[in-house]
Amino acid sequence: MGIALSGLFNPVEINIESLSGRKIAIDGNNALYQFASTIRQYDGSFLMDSKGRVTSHLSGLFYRTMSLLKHGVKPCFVFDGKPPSFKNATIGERVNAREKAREEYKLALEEEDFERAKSKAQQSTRITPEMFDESRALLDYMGVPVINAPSEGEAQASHMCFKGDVFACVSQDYDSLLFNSPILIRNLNITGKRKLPQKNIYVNITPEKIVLQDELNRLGLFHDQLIMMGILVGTDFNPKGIFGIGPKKAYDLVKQYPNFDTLFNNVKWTFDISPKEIFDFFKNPPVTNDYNLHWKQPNPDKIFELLCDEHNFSKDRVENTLGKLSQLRKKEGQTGLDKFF
DNA sequence: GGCATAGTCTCCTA
DNA sequence: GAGACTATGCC
Repeated sequence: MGIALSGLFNPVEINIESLSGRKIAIDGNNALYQFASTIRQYDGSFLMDSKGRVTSHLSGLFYRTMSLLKHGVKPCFVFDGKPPSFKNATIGERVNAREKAREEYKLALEEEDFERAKSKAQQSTRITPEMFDESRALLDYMGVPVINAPSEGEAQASHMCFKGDVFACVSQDYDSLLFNSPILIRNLNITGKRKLPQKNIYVNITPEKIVLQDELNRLGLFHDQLIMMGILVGTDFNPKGIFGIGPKKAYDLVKQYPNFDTLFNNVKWTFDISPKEIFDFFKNPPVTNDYNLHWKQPNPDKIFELLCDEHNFSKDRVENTLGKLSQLRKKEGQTGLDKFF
């Protein structure tokens, strides 16, 4: 998933408070995948309702989104539409990798190796259409805009950020920088502490911001060269990239051959799709201007219905979370400045 | 005691 | 992943 350019950028640490009042576009597929793979029990099994339906993603989505709202952040969620046909190979590979992980998960469970079981279960995570639908519904009940992208969600979010309709794109992947998003925010979590697997070490994960133009200036690159680098190291459309080329070699190559044709005449291209086709997709992906960024008050009745009645969430906990937000908004309303809406 | 912070447990089922 | 909860340390 995504583009292996992690070492290339110099992220700037930020805190949630600095995002207060800002509109941000969250990569919905990325967020749901994170929640569904992370929120598990000790042996790797999901949280589930009385009918055995997965609820992990709803828990993560509800509590994090509510927390963002409490911090005055205005999130919208962008979901993937129909992937381009040339992504099929990648999608097929992912299906296979998940299947393999699922078999290894079962085996680890039989051997009662719960640590391994959990890790394999997380690798086998799949988001079903029902999980997507319920997530969209929950967001709608929370008064948060949902945007369904015509194609790649990151392309749509980047388009919205480029237009200035949102302050930043939020994702763990770097794709939006190739789609020309001016700002990418990673690690947008609320609680910082994270336990490293297998070890008794806690690390502090803080949100970070990558400003595209600052990075291009620092690296002395044009945006086209960044896309070329991405294609060299591998994108969702040519997974794993060219053998033997990582970020370092890719950087040297685009510096040596800033011209697209010259560059790709000098590397060993083994994919069915041409590099130009990938390049053109990042430059000009299908996006839409048909979206509404309008935030509403949460609808507690619908939220209780979905989370508590339908999926057995604790009513006390959900009520408490909703109550804290409405108290906060009441207080802000009393100051005479209702800046949220 | 009160308060803050660090680390642990639970969330989700009949 | 997030919030509730418990343990610990400091005044």
